[in-house]
Amino acid sequence: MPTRSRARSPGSEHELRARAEALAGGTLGELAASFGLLAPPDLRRAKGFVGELMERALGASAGSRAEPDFPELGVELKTLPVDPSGKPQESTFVCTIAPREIGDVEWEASLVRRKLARVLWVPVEGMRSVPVAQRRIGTALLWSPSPEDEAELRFDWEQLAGLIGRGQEDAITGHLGKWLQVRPKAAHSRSRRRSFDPEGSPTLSLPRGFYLRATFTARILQQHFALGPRRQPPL
DNA sequence: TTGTGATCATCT
DNA sequence: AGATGATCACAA
Repeated sequence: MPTRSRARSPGSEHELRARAEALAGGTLGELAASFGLLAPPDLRRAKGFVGELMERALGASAGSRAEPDFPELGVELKTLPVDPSGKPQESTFVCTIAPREIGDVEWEASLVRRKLARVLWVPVEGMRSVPVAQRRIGTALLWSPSPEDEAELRFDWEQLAGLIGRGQEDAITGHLGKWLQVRPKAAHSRSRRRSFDPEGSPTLSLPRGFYLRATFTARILQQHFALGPRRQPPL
């Protein structure tokens, strides 16, 4: 089995959903083996393993393009590491920030809004105590933000994009934003990219990206999988 | 080098 | 414990 094999891209949301459903209940080890891959013992040196494996399995386009994972469908794929109760353990990266452009864009045209317009969330067991190969894949959810979700995300985005657009990026910390936050997104803390200072002069700053807080994705899963007072974990 | 996929590991 | 800031691997 060639290690570069990959599922063909799905022709419809229905097909994408069916494929995701077929993966639910299986383990990452089984899925990796079906592509001739070996799951790493842990993710310390393979942080993108789960996401990239899922891309192969569902037929997402490869590579690092600034497009949705399924361009024809306009769907973004996100794996979600969850604890035994089905709660996301990590924030979700949305997109990198172009400090010199963000001030010229309205929410409606923002990359954050476009990326989150349609998302296939795939919960996967994320406990470090479980070897990667034994972690189970959960029930996926094809999601779009509700009007309320979008209004809240827009509020956060406008505050953060406003600061960046006014050259105050370095005043931003991960504390800002109820659901959406800005955090470093770089190879290391010495990374720098072109930006503007508060006077509008060119300067260099740490590359940052937008992230969804785990509380936001937790709410999404809860809203869609909660059938009663006892939640049914999507695993 | 930048953007994709994210999780790690330290600090509060 | 939970979240923030830091970091890892790979492709183009």
